[in-house]
Amino acid sequence: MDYDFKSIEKKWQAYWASEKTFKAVTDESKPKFYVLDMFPYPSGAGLHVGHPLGYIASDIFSRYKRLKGFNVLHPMGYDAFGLPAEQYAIQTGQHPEITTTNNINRYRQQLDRIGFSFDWDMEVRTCDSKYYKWTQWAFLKMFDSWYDPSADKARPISELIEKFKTTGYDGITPEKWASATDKEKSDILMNYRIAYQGETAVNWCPQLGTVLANDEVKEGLSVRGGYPVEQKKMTQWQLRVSAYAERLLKGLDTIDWTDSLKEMQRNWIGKSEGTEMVFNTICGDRQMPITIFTTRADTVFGVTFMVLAPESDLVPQLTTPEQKVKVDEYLQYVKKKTERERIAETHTVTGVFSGSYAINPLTGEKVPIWISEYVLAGYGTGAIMAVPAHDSRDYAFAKTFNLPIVPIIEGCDVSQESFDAKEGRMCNSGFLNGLDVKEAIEAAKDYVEAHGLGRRKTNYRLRDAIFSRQRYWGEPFPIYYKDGIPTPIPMDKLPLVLPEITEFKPTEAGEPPLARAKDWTWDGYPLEKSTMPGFAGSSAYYLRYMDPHDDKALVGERENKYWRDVDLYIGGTEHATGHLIYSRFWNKFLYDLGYVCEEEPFKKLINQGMIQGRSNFVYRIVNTNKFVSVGLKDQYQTTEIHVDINLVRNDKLDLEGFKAWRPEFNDAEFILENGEYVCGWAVEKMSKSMFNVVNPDDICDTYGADTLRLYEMFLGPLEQSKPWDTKGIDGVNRFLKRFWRLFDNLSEEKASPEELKVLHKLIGKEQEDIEAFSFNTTISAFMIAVNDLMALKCSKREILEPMVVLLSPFAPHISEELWHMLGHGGSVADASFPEFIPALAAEDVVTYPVQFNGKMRFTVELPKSAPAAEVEAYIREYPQTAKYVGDMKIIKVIVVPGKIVNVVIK
RNA sequence: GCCUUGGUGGUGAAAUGGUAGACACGAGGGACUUAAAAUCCCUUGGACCGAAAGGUCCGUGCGGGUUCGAUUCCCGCCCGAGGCACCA
Repeated sequence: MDYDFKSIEKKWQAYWASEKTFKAVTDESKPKFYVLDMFPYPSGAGLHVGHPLGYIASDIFSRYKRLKGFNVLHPMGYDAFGLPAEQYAIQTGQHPEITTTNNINRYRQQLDRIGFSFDWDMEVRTCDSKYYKWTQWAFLKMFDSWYDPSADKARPISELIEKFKTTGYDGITPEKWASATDKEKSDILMNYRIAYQGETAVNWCPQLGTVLANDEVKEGLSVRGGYPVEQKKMTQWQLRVSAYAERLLKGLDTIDWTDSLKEMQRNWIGKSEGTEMVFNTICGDRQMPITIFTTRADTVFGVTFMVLAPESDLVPQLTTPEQKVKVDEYLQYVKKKTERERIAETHTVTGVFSGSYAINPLTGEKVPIWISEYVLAGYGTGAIMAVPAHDSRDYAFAKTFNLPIVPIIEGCDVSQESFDAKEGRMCNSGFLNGLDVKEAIEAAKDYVEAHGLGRRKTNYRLRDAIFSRQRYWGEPFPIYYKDGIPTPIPMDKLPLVLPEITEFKPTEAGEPPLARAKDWTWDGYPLEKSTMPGFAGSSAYYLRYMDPHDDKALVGERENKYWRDVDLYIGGTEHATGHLIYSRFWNKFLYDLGYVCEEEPFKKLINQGMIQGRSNFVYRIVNTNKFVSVGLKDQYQTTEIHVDINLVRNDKLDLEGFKAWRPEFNDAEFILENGEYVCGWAVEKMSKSMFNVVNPDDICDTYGADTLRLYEMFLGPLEQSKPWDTKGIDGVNRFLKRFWRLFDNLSEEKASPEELKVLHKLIGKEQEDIEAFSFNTTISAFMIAVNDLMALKCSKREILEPMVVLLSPFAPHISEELWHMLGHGGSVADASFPEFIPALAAEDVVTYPVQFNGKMRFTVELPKSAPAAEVEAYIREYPQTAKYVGDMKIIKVIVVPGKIVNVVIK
């Protein structure tokens, strides 16, 4: 009987759906296991073959854990708010909700065909008001909380107000608080709220008409759309992520993520321990201190000038009247530049002298204060001390403007370039002379603190997340403005539903699209017109999956106590500094307030690699309609043309199909190699324009879902990026057919030890490999086992039955069918993982303890046929071995049948 | 520039410091077949010796080191991928 995957897959997918085979129920009697995929944004293009890679891996693991007796939560949903749907709406007038729903339906169809074991009853959609009610709820909780540095956690803002009223706090005395107006009180509290409104330099994208977060901008261009982004000061909602910088950093040590990903987050958080130091200044006849931040307090004797960021508040105060014209000119020049230009011109040095001087607090020396764009306003204090001898940026600046360069580490030649020394001996440095750099840093810090010149200070690069977007298709803020004071709407009135509008552009006045909504007010007061960014909805979705239908809480206490955190999270590395930081922050916040019971949301995280496209080319001879096979193309002058990969199989072109592809190729002629047209190829991004998109539906049509699943895993290690290449797909398909055929002559005979060994070797290997996420080698092991069984002509139930269970995580459809054929009712998902008997799996060797010299004891592994005497003889025969015998503890002799090949010493 | 990765046949790739290249693709040869498809069997890192059985040498980016033994560990280079980048 043939392996008819089409009817098999249809049958079992319908069965799983109707029986709710993969339903996850909170059940304290069983151990839990939570497997999560990063939910997709449902784009109009549908799924390509790269998307399911991670889903297949997580599905295998889920099914495996289920067989191991775990209660598995494996949900799926959609990150459905977002820019593409809105942009499409602006162009076509089609409401984003309609396109989003259509796209979701298409995604669902495609996902279903692959045979995932998702519990669809747990589905969430971020654009569903029942879902975003809880996004808004979390926002209000953040609005209603402050970060208490003494407790190092978030607390209700009411506690802070109480402090203001009674004891006073942070410079706000009870008197001051009592006399403040409502507006002033609101302004004071904004400085403490976790979700707050504040003016800040933002990434403004004029083309998109919205602000963007730092992780949504790359090289001065928006990640979505690639439009230029400029810096602009605006009042925006923000999340005080920076308050959590240290905990976000420390938490990394407690979770099982890849080193590279942790490193990315560490860099993004950017902790740097240094010193804040005060320099006095002389500006005309006024004096004013400026504070700088440095990690190299030891280099203070090498300071020859100071630099301010152009945006620094100190600039106007320190500019002397004589320099004012020049400084203003420079500020204008800097302001005009876009972020992109600033980045592109990284190596051109610009700046202007302020006219003022600073006094080096250690030497009393007078050094000029300059203004330059190479100093950033947003980091440290926006002012630096420049040590040109030992910092390449300061060096370039000093060279350009002819400022002195004083080396303070012995033996540096600074005539050509700076010497960014991290070690060496100090010189020209007063009391630091003779010290090593590392000692000097500490000594300088101590000195500065002891003499009241500054203090130790830790800076983080991580900035607060800008949380408003001037867009329509997102969560509305549950905030209205009562007499200009931002006021939350009552919790029990959530959700605040996104209003209907018909045009999705910003208004002519430049207001966000929500300004077009009719009656966008609350109690007669205007509601906030911005919406929340994409990461709002994705920051707590893993919690909602635990209890998605609860309308009393984001997640019920019982459900949260049971499911706790995500045991395995699989997704792309592109979210390293976005979603994965925000989620951790969001979760820590909820943890502080006691709403969730784990501080870190994702225990283990695996980054699946990307699947790139493999494009094919044909070569047209210039000025003809003749195409030459790749091996012969160098004999002609040719143009390379992308050809639709659906017309190519194993790099051989389907000539008739090609002629029919496009009218201009109708009368194409070909120069063949060995009777075939061989195409060239290249690895490129999978995209429509390169005709290299592979739709999983097509693979399911030709080979079946199980082949697709096996093949994507067989392609190579999960974490690695790799091109999609259908070349090898026949191999796994053949394997499934072979496995199927073993059942043709199913026998009830008792299995031989040899046959049992094949099985148990496989069980051992499967277990080990799946736990290590090495799915490609698992499949290899399966192929070997099946080949072995074929060689043994074994079709015994005793062997095949457990093998069906073993295969079921990888190829669930065929497994279910065979399970059924073996006479079982129900689903193989209810079976349990076969028990492993190590004795049966062991290699065909015996271990002999061998006495040697009457003292030492060696373990020797040999085939049953090899006598121990042979080993002893070997050891005596080889002096190099004998020589080491004296200090060895164990010797392991590895033996190939009949022949000793190596001696292992430990 | 900094950080993180990776570099093994024609291709995708395997190898707790212990027979490098498992498994699969492709290629070549063969069986079955009127033929094709499907299926099955053999060969397949390179160079050499041998009529054959079989054997020898070289081989995991390059150069060193540790080790009885290195794809694996250490040091220094080269190349690729990803991230960060005037962060003081």
